[in-house]
Amino acid sequence: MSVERRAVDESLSVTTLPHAVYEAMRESILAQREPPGATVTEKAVADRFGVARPTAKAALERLVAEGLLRRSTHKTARVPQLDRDDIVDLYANRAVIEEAALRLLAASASAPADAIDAQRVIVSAAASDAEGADTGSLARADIAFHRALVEAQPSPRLARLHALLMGEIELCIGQVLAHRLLALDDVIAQHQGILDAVAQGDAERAGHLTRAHIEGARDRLLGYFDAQRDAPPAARGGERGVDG
Amino acid sequence: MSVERRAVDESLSVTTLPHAVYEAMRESILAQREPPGATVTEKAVADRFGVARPTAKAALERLVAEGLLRRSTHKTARVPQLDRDDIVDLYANRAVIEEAALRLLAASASAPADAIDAQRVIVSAAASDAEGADTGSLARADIAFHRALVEAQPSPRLARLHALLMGEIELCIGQVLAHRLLALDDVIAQHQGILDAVAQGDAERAGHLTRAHIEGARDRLLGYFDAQRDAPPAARGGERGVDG
DNA sequence: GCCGACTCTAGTGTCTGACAATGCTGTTAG
DNA sequence: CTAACAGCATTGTCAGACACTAGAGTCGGC
Repeated sequence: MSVERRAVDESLSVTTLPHAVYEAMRESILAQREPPGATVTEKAVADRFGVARPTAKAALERLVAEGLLRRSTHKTARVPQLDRDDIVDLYANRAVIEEAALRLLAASASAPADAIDAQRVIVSAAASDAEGADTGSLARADIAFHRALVEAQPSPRLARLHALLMGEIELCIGQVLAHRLLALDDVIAQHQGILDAVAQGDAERAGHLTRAHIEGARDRLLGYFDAQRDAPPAARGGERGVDG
Repeated sequence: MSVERRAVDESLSVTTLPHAVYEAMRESILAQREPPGATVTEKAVADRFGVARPTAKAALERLVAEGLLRRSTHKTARVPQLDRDDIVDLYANRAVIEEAALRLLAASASAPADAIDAQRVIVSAAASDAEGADTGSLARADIAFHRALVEAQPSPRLARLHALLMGEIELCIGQVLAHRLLALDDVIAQHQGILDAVAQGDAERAGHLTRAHIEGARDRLLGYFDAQRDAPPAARGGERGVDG
């Protein structure tokens, strides 16, 4: 009965149309192609992808459930504009979930291959830093690292809770444009520390390091958020408004 | 911007049809009117409530998202049969979330009125124990207590995560038929302890007591689950297979 | 000149009805 | 007794339609 349990719930069902629309819209929102505050009507989505409105509706509902869109009854969905409180809240929750996940993972005393791969990507990106490795893909690799860790941990429900948060977290990172802000060397060292703790089965340390890592990320994000508030949207042109 | 934030997301929108169907089905499942393992087709739901199939479909999708039903593409939804691992996993996650929530709540140093009310209900039920106060309503009051605490805490996202778990938790309680198993006096004392810690703003103690309380509940549930495994489903006929 | 009620449009909630594609089941042939 | 096959049940998706709600702009009254 538990043999047919699959952690992946959607990877294989690429065949379903609403899911494809959902993924495309999700990507679009996370990439800021839909600016914060923009309205997203069902009809617009339907026309854009050439699907029926119910199909678009289903996709939008999933996005709303995930927090990537907000709407109330009879009102048009909008891309949320996350404020400072949202960032704090998001990262507080993420810290709770991910700390718990890493403790569980450390109990198995083996670091997942996916996470190690993601870490490798970040490391090599840091090496060829000159070329820069577009900021977005770096942020993605970072997210992939964390996701891999959480999904390797034994509780499927915990992974689900984490996934629910990570959508908004990604959106949040995108909106603050903090990709470049990553202090790469620090991040790499912290990731490695977590991997080591996991490999050694030190749940306490893994949990602690994870929380510290997330809180650090939050603070960087907040710092950038506050700086951006002063420097009006003009700063959005130059990617390097703040140097590391 | 945060003025229009509403904790209640569905209480007022009773007007939407899929939501009504969703609630009715949810109730039906939690009350074991749909036995574990039973199939729930879209058409059956549509006919049962006299709505169109897409409406029923939307309701089922919400239930699936919440974990109260399971299905994969092109397969009929089924009421999940939670096993021992599910109980352990569910309560582990619940402990993580609720401990975090209670810590946050304690920071405000004020116990929410709803929780106090729920506690009062349980206390008065314990007083008139003879009549018994049907087991289900007692379990509901207990859930209401916890829900009230979590929803009073400032993070809306944490409340969402908690709500996501509580559906399955309720299902789980229902399936194990552990209502009567509640050691009422202990539960009341533990609840009161949590309320006191919150009122005193002692986050550490509130979190700790909450975790202990949940772990205790889990152990009671597991004990009953294991006992039930030996005593075959015959016990399901009589509601009082095991006396308090 | 300002405020309130009204209309009008856009957008969502919901339904009917239908067809295609897939999974499951019962049956039959080897 | 096993395996392939056919039929049925169920889901995925669509089109088109109507009712209802919310918001914006306009008009009349004060």
